[in-house]
Amino acid sequence: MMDTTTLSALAEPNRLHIVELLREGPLTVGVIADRLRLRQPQASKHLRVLLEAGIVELQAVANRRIYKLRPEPFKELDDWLDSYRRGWNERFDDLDSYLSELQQE
Amino acid sequence: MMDTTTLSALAEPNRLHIVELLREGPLTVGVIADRLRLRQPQASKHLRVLLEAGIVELQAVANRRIYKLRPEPFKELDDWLDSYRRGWNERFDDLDSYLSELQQE
DNA sequence: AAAGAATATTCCTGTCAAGGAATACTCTTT
DNA sequence: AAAGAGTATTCCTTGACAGGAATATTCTTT
Repeated sequence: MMDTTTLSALAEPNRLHIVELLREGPLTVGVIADRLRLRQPQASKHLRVLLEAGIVELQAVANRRIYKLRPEPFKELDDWLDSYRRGWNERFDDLDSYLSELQQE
Repeated sequence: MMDTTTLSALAEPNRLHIVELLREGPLTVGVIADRLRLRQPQASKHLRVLLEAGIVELQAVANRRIYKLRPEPFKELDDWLDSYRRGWNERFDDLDSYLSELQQE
């Protein structure tokens, strides 16, 4: 089953923004905060959540922390979606057959 | 950008369970509640959230409400992931070049 | 019409997560 | 050594959300 920590980490708008920003490459906390108009502490906090969810990893360079995306959680999401790709073409609903089942009670 | 209502709807474990259950076909509220060992009211509440997020749709048959998955949100998720598929093969990190940028300040 | 089944809604309570403000920590520069 | 830049952490307050219990609503059966 899909891991809900990944989902809830991404469900927060600011964190989703961070992820979208990092899609273009690794960035420093300060830069992230600037670009998204966040105060630095909030940026750090959100990054911490993303870090603990494994969505992001960090590399320390002197004073700065450079954050970048990790591919794994996205692959997981992708794999999870796989079990739905089948269904969404042939329609999820096999409604008619379910209605028949109901009749038989 | 990805819609966070989809993500937060799926981020709740019981709701994710419901979605996984519905993957196999449409189901009645009572059945969902039974299978997931939820009390009926909580099942209804979670289904309401999924409904408002457009993850699920419902068809009334007499007394019962049959819920089934809608493909759209999953497609959206899939499309969104697309912008990451590129990156996660070539590595997200173009770390070296970013480090060079930092030098130039 | 009354009783019962299936589902939705309301009210209450407790928990948790997010933002603000202040501060601590670490590394660099002078 | 002192000052400053970059980042993390803590404390506080507030709002959102999930579960429990009770009740309302709608349809069916007798």
